[in-house]
Amino acid sequence: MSIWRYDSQMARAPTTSDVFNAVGDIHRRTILDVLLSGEKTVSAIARDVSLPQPQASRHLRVLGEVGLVTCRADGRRRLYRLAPEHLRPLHDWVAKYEQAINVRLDRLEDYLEELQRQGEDDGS
Amino acid sequence: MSIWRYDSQMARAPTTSDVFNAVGDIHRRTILDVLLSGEKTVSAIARDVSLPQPQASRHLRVLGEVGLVTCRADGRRRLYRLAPEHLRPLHDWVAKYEQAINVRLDRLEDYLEELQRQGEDDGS
DNA sequence: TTCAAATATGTCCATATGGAGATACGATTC
DNA sequence: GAATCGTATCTCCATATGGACATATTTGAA
Repeated sequence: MSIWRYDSQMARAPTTSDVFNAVGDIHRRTILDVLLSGEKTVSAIARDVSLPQPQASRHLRVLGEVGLVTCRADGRRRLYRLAPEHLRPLHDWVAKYEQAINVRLDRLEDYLEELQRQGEDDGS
Repeated sequence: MSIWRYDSQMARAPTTSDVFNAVGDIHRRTILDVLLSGEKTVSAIARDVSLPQPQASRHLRVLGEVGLVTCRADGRRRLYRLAPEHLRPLHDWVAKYEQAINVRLDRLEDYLEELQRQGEDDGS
């Protein structure tokens, strides 16, 4: 599966192990959302997501470790940029359920149609 | 945002708070995958994902709390079924990045085309 | 009624987590 | 070189987590 050891006593997979864990945190998701509008400075990000700078940095590190952001140095600033391609595992996983969702919606439509038909048939 | 209290000392949002956290665990994802083929018994699920029954039950409870599965009693068995509609928040969130992904891919194509053109121009 | 099957729940434990805040570090400006 | 800005890192802490396993609970069967 991946590199890190899986001791049977390990409480859970480290956050940095995959994209799923990385986006499990609301703040990290918000950071990604903020980066949708383009490259941003750590302090800008911290401000935008209302987080103290050290925490923003830490979350950015986690995001970087799973490849969701890249970092570029500009003088003493670091510019972080979205790397959305790495959301693909998440995208692909969810995609498997698209059909299931649609089937379900189809069934709902069938059900509603049937209800309507019944209503027409016996006028109760 | 939601109901549960957010004490500043709270380590993180409870797993049961949203779908993102719920699917952060590999076993829960596997359980959902297994349920893609239809309604299943707890013991069947436990067997399919190679998990002791109590753990399977606990993960199923988490999945149930965020609405991703529903449960139906049949004698002493419980039949769990996928409720994929509740993946929608996840789906929608990822969808926001589709465009970003595509833009990025477009740029890559542009870049590759440009490389090719340059290669044709100066035959180095 | 007693037993067994299917499932849920509770406890214990090692560990990962995120928040807070102090501080180290590298680059810039004076 | 010294002060300063922008970031990263480190420590401390409360808490959530998942694994393991014992046990309670519910229900069907003998």
